[in-house]
Amino acid sequence: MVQYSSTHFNASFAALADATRRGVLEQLARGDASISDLADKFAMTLTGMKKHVGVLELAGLVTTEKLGRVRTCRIGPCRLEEEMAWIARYRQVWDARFNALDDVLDELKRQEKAGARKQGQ
Amino acid sequence: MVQYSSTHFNASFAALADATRRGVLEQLARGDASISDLADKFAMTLTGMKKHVGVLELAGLVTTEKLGRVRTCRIGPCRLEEEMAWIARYRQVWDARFNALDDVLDELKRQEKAGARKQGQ
DNA sequence: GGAATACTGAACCATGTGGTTCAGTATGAA
DNA sequence: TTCATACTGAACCACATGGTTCAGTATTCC
Repeated sequence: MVQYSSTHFNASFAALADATRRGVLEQLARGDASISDLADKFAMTLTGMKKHVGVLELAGLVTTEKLGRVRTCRIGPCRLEEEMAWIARYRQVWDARFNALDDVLDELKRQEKAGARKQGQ
Repeated sequence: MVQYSSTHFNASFAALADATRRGVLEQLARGDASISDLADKFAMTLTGMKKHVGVLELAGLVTTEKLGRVRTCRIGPCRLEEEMAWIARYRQVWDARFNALDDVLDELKRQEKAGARKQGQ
């Protein structure tokens, strides 16, 4: 099994586990923005928004650059491919398990029917 | 834009943001297990594991059923399709934005080359 | 019935999170 | 030079999280 750095997963999933941060990502996907822009858009103090951006930056989902007084935020290098892959693999096993369960239930039903036939004779 | 229940996203991403819980999911995808089984496998107290299972259960990723003394955990109804969809959509916009950036850079390069030719004359 | 097993719940602890305020510093504009 | 803007950092707050221990309760086994 491929072993990803678990802390990387922790950071990116934790970053996504907050509605404000998902909103910031969606916003930045539409275009760069300063901390002030974002703080304004999400009705929050500058300091509060800076913390969110910090979390996103640590997760690699956002990069920032300061020019003059303003720090511009843009979407970062992390494209969540490993996270997608993890979920996809999980879903695959999920499906396999539930198809197997279906087979078991079908088999039970078949046996039940056979039993009923025998009983009816 | 489709509006998912934000709390649902919060719960499932937060559930995935912990290595132990991802491990439990992988374990349960391979087969049902009791709380004791899991606590043992992940070297943790029963109480600690019960809390993790509780988080996964709230997120819909696990269901449990108590028969006699033992509570059996199995993978639950949440297949993370909306989470996958969110990430997929984000990646799409990400790609679009970076392709656009590439175009801009290409255009700049072309202009630069043209400028150099002019300068060379 | 008595002992072992499997869980449950309350309480506690250290640390993290999501926010704030307040007091800076650095930069840009007039 | 002075003032407004944009950020930064420290300190604080309430609450959540990831774990523990300890004291139950309910079941199962002998």
